[in-house]
Amino acid sequence: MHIEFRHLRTIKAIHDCGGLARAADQLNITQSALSHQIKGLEDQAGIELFVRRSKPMKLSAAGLRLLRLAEQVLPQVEAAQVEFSSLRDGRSGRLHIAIECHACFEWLFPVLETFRKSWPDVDVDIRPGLAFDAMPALQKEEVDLVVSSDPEDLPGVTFVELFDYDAVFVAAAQHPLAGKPWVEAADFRGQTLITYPVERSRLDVFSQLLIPAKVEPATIRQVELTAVILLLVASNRGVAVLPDWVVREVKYSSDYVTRPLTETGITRRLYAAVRDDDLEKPFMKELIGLAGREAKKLQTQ
Amino acid sequence: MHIEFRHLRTIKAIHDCGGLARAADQLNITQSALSHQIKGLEDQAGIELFVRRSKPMKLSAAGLRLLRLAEQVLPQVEAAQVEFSSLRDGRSGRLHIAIECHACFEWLFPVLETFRKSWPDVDVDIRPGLAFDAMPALQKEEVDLVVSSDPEDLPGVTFVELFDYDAVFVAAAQHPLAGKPWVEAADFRGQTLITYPVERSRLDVFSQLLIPAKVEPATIRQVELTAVILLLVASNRGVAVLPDWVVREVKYSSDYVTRPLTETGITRRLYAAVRDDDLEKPFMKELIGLAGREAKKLQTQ
DNA sequence: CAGCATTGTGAGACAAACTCATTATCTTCA
DNA sequence: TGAAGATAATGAGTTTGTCTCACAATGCTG
Repeated sequence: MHIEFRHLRTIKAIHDCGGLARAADQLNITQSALSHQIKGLEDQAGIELFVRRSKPMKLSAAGLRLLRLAEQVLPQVEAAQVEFSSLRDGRSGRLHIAIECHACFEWLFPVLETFRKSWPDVDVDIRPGLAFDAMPALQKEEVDLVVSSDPEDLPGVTFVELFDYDAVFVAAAQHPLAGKPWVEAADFRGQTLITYPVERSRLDVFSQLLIPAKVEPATIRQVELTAVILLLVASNRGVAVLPDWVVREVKYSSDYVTRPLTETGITRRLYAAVRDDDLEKPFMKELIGLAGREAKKLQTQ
Repeated sequence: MHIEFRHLRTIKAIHDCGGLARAADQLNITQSALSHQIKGLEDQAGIELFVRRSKPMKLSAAGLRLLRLAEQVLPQVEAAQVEFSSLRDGRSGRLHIAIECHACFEWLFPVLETFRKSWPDVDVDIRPGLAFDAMPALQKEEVDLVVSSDPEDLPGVTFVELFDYDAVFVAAAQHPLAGKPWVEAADFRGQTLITYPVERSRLDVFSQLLIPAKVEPATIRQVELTAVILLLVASNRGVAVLPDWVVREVKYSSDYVTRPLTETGITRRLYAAVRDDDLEKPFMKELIGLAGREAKKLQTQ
């Protein structure tokens, strides 16, 4: 029995209109077509769908079952189609974000909280990009936005500037280096450095300072959570380098001090890497705008 | 956007099999056909359903929505088809019964109680045939079985014998006629006769006895419920004529007496009128069998 | 970079569904 | 009851769309 949507619409129309001719009219089709259609269905199903003993023909038991199916299924299809149109014109969509930078949670989370209120139909997710290579994933549409501070020249991908931040040295108030107005690469010699558990090339301290200066700290301790890093630093178990938006939040505490890295400070820029075809989507624009504003709010707090 | 079941099956197959070629295989269709099919759908929908940047192609957001639709709708369709096959081979069906004879409730109800246990998928209903003409309704498939004691020769309709019954005179024990061994038409003169509220031609007392004898009772009181008729008779507010299966149930009570009508008794035969094409359906045969047995049980109680 | 696996494309075959014209059947109302 | 009007069925012929076949293009893997 080969049911098609056409059949369901036909059954429903005939039932609603009470007759072939009117139903045909409603469906913009000839009465003949409907007659053929039903006959075909009845033939291959081996059941009568209608009772023809009376003239405006009436649904039989089987016909009623088919009508029930139609009234169940057709609305579901329409609902899906509505969602498709909202996908098409960008009221809904998918926004899976990969963050290479571990500390980005801190500003991204409040951003997404705001975002999801204005765009309830957008499917939002964050995938902490610890292990995998984010840019290929972006190109393969496994994720839709990558937060990165290393723009590359990739076909089909645009890097949109989000905001600048400073990489800041953090130490316990009683730490010897707390006495210096700024901290240099050489100061890390003999220190215990606390970092996120990612490869060195993706940590600002190493890529921007220690690797160029060829300095190796005494110990490196890898810690997953930002809050724990700060806790350890406060207990003077090591020093750390974190983005400014993270340490602003805790700078009221007297347990820490923050110092610039080098006399001039190390400033970096964060980008949102987005596929070109997503760039114009309204929710994408909105998110990128929100990100810039939210981060600046955190930094000037 | 013109979705067809074919598309839903395709999406599901591609997702399940992980690839066009394997899906094509499962659907007994060429890979090319699937490719065309999807392209066609994407073109007219204006959305990409798949991400082709990687090789075994992957569902996009829109594709996932379509998959959800497929997984929602396809099982519903299959369920309907299962029901169709059970309608086709007579495991389920509709059995709406019209009873012209008012007292038939008494034996029909227990019959249906038994019946619905063996045929849970048959849609059973009783329509007390007070007002409408049952035989045309049977022909128009508004009902499927008519219980009647007046067989006619109608095209497409067969009258199956159910059982015989006697029309029995009932009166209060202290009623004068209770003294007679049997009751004749003339005895009704001057009596209050209690009947169901239907036209005379459909009441055995009239059609079989009083009309031929041209006897008119003093009063006729019409009462809907069998139990009430018996109550009134017991209180000596009138006399009645009822089928034997009704009075058997109460004959233990000393408040009533029952007497045959005429010396030889008036015996009638009940039939089930059924459309010829329903006659062979298993549940119909079963019901007719049950009816005969149940009625005899009541009569010999 | 070669070879395999996977997907896309174009032309033509074929089947299915529609339209048009007409007939058959039922309903209704005078 | 019988004719007019409404409703459904049928048959032939056209159109539409989907499939297959053969091959091109592209991505993946070692």
